[in-house]
Amino acid sequence: MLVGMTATKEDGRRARGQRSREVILAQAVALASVHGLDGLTLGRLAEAAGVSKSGFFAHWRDKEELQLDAIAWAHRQWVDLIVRPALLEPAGLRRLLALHEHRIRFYTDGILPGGCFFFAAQVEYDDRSGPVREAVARALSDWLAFLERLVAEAVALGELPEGTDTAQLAYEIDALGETSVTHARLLRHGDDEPRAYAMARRAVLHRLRGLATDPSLLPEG
Amino acid sequence: MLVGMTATKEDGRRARGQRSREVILAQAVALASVHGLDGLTLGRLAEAAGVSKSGFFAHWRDKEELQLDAIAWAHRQWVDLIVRPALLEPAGLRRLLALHEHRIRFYTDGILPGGCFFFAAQVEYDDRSGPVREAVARALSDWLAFLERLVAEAVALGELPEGTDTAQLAYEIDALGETSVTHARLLRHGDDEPRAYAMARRAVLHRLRGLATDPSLLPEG
DNA sequence: CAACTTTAAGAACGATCGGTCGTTCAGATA
DNA sequence: TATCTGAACGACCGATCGTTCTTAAAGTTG
Repeated sequence: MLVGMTATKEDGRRARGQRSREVILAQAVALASVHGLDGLTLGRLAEAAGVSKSGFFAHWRDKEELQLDAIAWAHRQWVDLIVRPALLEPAGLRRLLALHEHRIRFYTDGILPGGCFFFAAQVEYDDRSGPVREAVARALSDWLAFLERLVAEAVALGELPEGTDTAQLAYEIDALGETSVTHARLLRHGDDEPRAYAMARRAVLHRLRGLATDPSLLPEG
Repeated sequence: MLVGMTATKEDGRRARGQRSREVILAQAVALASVHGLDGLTLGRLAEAAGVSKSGFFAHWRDKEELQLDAIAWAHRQWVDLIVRPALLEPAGLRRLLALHEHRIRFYTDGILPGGCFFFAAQVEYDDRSGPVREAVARALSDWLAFLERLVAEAVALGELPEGTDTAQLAYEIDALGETSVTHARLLRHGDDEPRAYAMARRAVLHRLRGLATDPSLLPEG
């Protein structure tokens, strides 16, 4: 066999395995966004993914390994649909606002049936211990650090005043976005778009306009 | 027997029942703040409360009835430790800030081992249906309505400008307080008081000072 | 082709889930 | 005193939990 040529030779077995692995993970993240990472059940997952409960163990040693992989999968989804699109905007306030908007969009579009995977996981694991908790904590920590970096960039560009407390502003933006999921879902009135999402959008927009050295960079509220 | 006199005649049986009912409910709320209302298990609850699993059914028909009672119990606790103390402050901005401060205090004091019962319940039940979900939704709705009323009072007193969006401000205050629990618990550094609580406090204080017609009503940040 | 590995299913495991059963015992009532 | 009631228990139920074992087919490799 010629080594080094067409390294991507088809492997029917492995390809099939990879495909069902992907299906299971996507379903796991969707189910976990509803029932939580712990409330996620292998029986339900197997049924939703169309595989047997035992066939699952061909891919993961145990439930915990699946949970860790689900976190990684959800993280990639978050980066793809929220972080990366925001990076298309010019650095500074506009990018910061775009990040927040893409996040809210992620919720209103109903990408995940439970709203937000990470939010559910954070609340579920904030008072436990073990590898899953550490992974969830790292995801939150990374997200906040990223938010803070965007804030710092806006300061460096002169769009926010020198001396702005970057961690504080990052916390506020995250808090105002995070809470909207639960409020929107618990307080629906009829079929109209829940008010919580609009309030989350306005809160951050007004906050940034209030701080901006040049508010005209941002749309009017 | 003299009818109408000392109607509260002691019944040792019922008194005993009432006492263990109280013990079980307190434990249920504590456990649910950690594991969630659904993750709450009758076995764990029985062990924590020092009763048998079956003896539990002398007081509640099923788990759902207990969950509903636990919500009512947690609501009373919330009113006692957060709402009522805040009402001791003069109406307006100071009362509004006091409410927020008492809430954060509730968290930092570690009243519940899981931080916040309602927060956990909201995230857990925002995408389900049934009586428990409705009770959780009503609790959130009442809380937001109360916050909004305090804001409206501040407006009526002239401490906030006419035309203030009361629902919007109520949402922001709640969001900034709510998120602190999870962040604090997931991002602890060593033994020092988590920074999330301080940020939640400062966020609301600065927000209110920024809006106030007379900022000197509030402490400096 | 033979030998081996990977994917997947079926059956079954012990543990635990929420819940029922019959019973016991203390205390109230007649 | 005799009877009744509410609290609490231990034993046990079917269902489901996460997990293991065995088996079989499909695909890869020597």
